[in-house]
Amino acid sequence: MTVSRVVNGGSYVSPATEKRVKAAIRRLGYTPNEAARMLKGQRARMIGLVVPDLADSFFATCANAVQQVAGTHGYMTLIVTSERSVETESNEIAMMAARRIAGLLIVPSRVGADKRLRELEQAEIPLVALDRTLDGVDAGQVIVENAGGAEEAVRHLIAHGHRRVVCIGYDAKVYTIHQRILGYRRAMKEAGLQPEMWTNLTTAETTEALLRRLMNEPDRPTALFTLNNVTTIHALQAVRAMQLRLPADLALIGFDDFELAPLLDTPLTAVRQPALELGRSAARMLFDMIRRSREVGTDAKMERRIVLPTELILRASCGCNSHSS
Amino acid sequence: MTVSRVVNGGSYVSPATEKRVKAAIRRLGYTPNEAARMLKGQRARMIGLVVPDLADSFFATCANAVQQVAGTHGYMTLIVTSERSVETESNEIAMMAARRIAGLLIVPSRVGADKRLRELEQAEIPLVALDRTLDGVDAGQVIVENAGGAEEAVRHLIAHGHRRVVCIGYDAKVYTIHQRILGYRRAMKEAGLQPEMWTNLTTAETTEALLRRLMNEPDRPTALFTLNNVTTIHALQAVRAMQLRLPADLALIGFDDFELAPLLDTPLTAVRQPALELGRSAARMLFDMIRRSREVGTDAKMERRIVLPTELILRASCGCNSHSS
DNA sequence: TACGGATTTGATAACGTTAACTGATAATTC
DNA sequence: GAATTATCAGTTAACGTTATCAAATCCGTA
Repeated sequence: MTVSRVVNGGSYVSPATEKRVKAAIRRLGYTPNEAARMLKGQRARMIGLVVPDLADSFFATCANAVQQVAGTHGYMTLIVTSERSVETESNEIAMMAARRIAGLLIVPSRVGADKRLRELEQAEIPLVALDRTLDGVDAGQVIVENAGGAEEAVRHLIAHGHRRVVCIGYDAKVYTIHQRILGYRRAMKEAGLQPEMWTNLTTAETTEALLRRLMNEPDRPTALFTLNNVTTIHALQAVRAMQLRLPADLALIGFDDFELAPLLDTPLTAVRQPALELGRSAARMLFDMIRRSREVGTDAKMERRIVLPTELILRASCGCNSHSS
Repeated sequence: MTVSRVVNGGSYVSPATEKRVKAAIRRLGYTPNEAARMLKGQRARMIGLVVPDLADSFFATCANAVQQVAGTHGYMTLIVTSERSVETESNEIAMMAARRIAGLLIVPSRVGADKRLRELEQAEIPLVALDRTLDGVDAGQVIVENAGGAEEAVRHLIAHGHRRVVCIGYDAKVYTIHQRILGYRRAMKEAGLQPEMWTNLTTAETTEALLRRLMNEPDRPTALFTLNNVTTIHALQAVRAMQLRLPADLALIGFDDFELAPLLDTPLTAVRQPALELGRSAARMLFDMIRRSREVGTDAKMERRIVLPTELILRASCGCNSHSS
């Protein structure tokens, strides 16, 4: 139909016809059926985004950024939460595959690629791993300097004179946590100190129990490094319950900054990740890959791995600026 | 094809053929093309969700809940942020309409229904307004007791002996804000006090400027009621910058609770909204409407308006429990 | 044995779009 | 003025699924 030409623009339509068609479109309230377009064109103008949890402000910010970029390309984003479950993640990928998404951004629940992801790869759907790495498939990668950021933070604590710096968190199997632990170990080793990690803390209760135990030991820790947002909050809750004073009784640096960190009882020193930039870069990379997979010719190599820097935000909880607390 | 029968179950297929078909499906890595299904069946197995901002934990929680409910129905959720812009919202609704969503959940940017929404209504796509009301279209409604929650909070401040209770926030044109102001006025009037509202505070700077001015007046306010999350945080930042003590210099209650509220300098008293329940109820209502629009017979009236209660969470910033701060 | 019904499989068409082609004119070039 | 090219409108077919219909097979019973 000539209508298609009018809607999609481009080729030879006389101004008169164009006007008539547009009038008809308005009169009838016509909306192109995306399903039919998709059926014809093989791929939907949608991309998928899998994150562990939308309630986590870090991922929410990423999602926002991804959506904005997708919007500028006329694409919609199918956002889905894996709830940190490998099975849920797998099912959701399958549902997205059925909807013939044009590309997938994923914060993988585990390092090894899911079977469904390999199916997507075979179907030549561009893949970008966001925040975490993904092995076993050919995927783009956008991550932050986890190890470096952690190392800088722990070095800072050591520079304040702390000798027993304990590192706590959850799930060392997750790529980001693993990397941060690496950074922690590097900093400790460099200073000739004994690393000490607890990475099985799922709840506020277990976190508090651990801290109570540690703080009752004779040579008790004087500084704490928390490996992720959730653990940081659990630690803060425990610290309040135990009526400890930050940083006098215990210095604290958390990995991942958040909006309210400056407003806490003691403002929190934290390693800030560029969440917005992360989402944006990943989305851009994905659309680059999508474009390339369409145009056959252009095979100039593109950057498939981006590592963004972190920033140590000094506030009071590490021992700096304690006057302004 | 017989394949369709196997995939969708139901009618007459011999066990032998079924086995053969399933084997072939596995062997070939076949996934039903949702686009074609949709083209045939008129509506996609997707619902839409429009929220103002995913970075706001309240909406993020709602989104999470909606997605879970959708998942149990085998539907995916097209989440989109309007960024509080009426125009963006309108475009996004159009894109969703093109994708032939089965239903739409929306936190409307303004009370009057958008033209696109009326188009959806004409296309008989079920609509549910979430958190805010929507006029001019036939839509379900799930909201919280905004007026009642605000009234309870302000009454509480008055009971603490405060006489000049100032109410600040942004955008009285938004339904929720409007309702909360109503509750504030009711409580003030009941106590024979003069209401005093400032609802043009978009940034942390303007908020601080206002507070500085007010606190320099001779009969300065002793209590503050903030109308939304963002303003609450701006107020907290201002309070810190001005080195005021909560609740001694200024008592504060905020509408909308958040995870870190108990961990603030002075733990924040807040009106908690049941975000999870809100999202869940709205999604359930939508799927109810979708089901009904398919089955022609069942026309038993269903509840199209749900109002959920709020809860005043007493912490230290209102003047209660100040010892535990 | 023949007949009605239950069970199973296959064929056909249609959903709305667009790529590729067919014509038909109008405009331009030599 | 003839040949070429640019511009415009319309036709046909195909994307993958499923509703509907048609055909084939099997079973039990009169």
